[in-house]
Amino acid sequence: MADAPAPEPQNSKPSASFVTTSGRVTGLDVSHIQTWDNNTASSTLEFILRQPAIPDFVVNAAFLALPLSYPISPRLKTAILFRRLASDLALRSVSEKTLEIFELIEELDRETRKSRPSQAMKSAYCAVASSCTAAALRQNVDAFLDCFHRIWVLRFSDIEKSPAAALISEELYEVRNIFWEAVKDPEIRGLVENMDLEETLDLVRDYLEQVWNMEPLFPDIAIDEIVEDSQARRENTGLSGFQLGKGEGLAINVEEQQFLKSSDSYMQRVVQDTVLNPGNKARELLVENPEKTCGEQFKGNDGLDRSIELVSNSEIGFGDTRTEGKETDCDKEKTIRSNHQRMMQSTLLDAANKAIESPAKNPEEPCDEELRGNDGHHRRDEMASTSAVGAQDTITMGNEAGTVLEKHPDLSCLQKMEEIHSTSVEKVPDSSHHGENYSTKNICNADSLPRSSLMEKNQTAHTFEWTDSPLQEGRLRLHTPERKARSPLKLIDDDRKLTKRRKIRKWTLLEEDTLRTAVTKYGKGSWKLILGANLTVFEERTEVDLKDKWRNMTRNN
DNA sequence: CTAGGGCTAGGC
DNA sequence: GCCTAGCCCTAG
Repeated sequence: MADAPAPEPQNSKPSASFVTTSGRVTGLDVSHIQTWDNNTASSTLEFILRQPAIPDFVVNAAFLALPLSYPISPRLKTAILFRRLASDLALRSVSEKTLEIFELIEELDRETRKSRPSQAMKSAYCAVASSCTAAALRQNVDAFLDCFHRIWVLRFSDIEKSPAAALISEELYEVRNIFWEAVKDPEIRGLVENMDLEETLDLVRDYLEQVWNMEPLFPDIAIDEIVEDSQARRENTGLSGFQLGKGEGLAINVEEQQFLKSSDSYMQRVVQDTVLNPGNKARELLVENPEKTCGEQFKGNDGLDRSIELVSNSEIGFGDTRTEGKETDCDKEKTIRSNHQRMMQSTLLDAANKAIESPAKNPEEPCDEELRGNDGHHRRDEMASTSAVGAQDTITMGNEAGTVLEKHPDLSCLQKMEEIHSTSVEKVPDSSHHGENYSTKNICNADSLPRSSLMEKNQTAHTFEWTDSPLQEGRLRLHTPERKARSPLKLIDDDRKLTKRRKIRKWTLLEEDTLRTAVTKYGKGSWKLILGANLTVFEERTEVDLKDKWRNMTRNN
């Protein structure tokens, strides 16, 4: 372990030094910093966010240093997304989520500009897609083919038919053709394997900076203003500390508690869940209300900070950290400041220590649990035994995919890709010529409906699924998906399970009587109406069941 | 959504 | 093996 050169934030303020292990950044040491002000924290955090290969927990630790009422600008939100994106690329952890994150950025961009994608954005998008594919190629041929199929065949055709079609540039077409050549010719793979990652990151940075017009990543707000803000909040809500029943100066205590309670579990909720987990209500708040500050977003109708609820609901208790409330406001402000500094230093250093204790788990290594099905059978065996069959429907499974490609030139996916390839490079292929979504029936003869949204999961696009990582004890982590092996045959099997025949259930006398009465009332053929009018009686019956039953009843008569 | 043919489990 | 009720599939 050795101290790396101190980072150089843009404003050149004193900051921290990285702790490195074997050339990799594993933590951040802030112990040598004598005084912390908000600008120091901001510049350090911005610097961290700009690093492509910083472990997630270091970023989390940096967030710990900020009071929860600290304003989060749209640019910061984008930077958080960008950091995750860059992390995926730099750590060569290509996933579906990587591009989904970029789409979140795209949404933020549209929200702001309400116009067509900028050239910078198109370039960045193309670069990200290219880097993802190149990263997969460096991994192995299977991953490359899988990645190519998902990004350049499925996603590409989806984008073409989506409102985001303007995102597709000539450059994107050209790059796709290059990768397609690499699919066909192993020799070309070497040429695209080592695409310049830094250039990609630069393009993404350029795009982000253009979008936000170099709006400061962090509003220049001093800690004094935050304290004043908390006092103003107390006055505005009309709730004095006494009225809250906790003694004078509670608002300050609450503010302090918020900060002091900023621990692993809490930050996982606020940062990880709110920003990075799609579908989370809090994340929606962040995306839908870009102008609101973090504090506002967690504030309930009663004016109280909702983050308190989150803290009180968290699994880890922090009651001992609360001060007794006998100090003056002035003392408390000092306490906050000192706690702020102490927390900043201890948490960041702690993160560094934890990094050394627990090296990052290889995200590409599927664990045995994940490979085991519910029936206890080892899915790895199943994959091996079904790989040959699976190769007919997907280019991702089987042994050496290149060999498979050469031996099975009639693979439907590749045939379709040839068709796509044969279309004009300049002209976006017209989806109406194909009648169906490329990504579904036309590509792989799979039965699934076209996706209405790019964010929606494509059922046919995966032979590996990404799941949330289990939280590791004593360690901060941002959302990092893990691979879960899925054999193509298993997917088919799942479909069969979904359509498994229902267990036969005899009709009761009540059901028969109700049906008779209903047919008299609504007429034969109004099965939907009859079912809707007697949902309690016909529980678990379908309109078809009613029709069939009536057929039987009348057949006997 | 409905109608009608086909399939299947279960009883005899 | 046959019959039937219940369930499934799919054309229109």
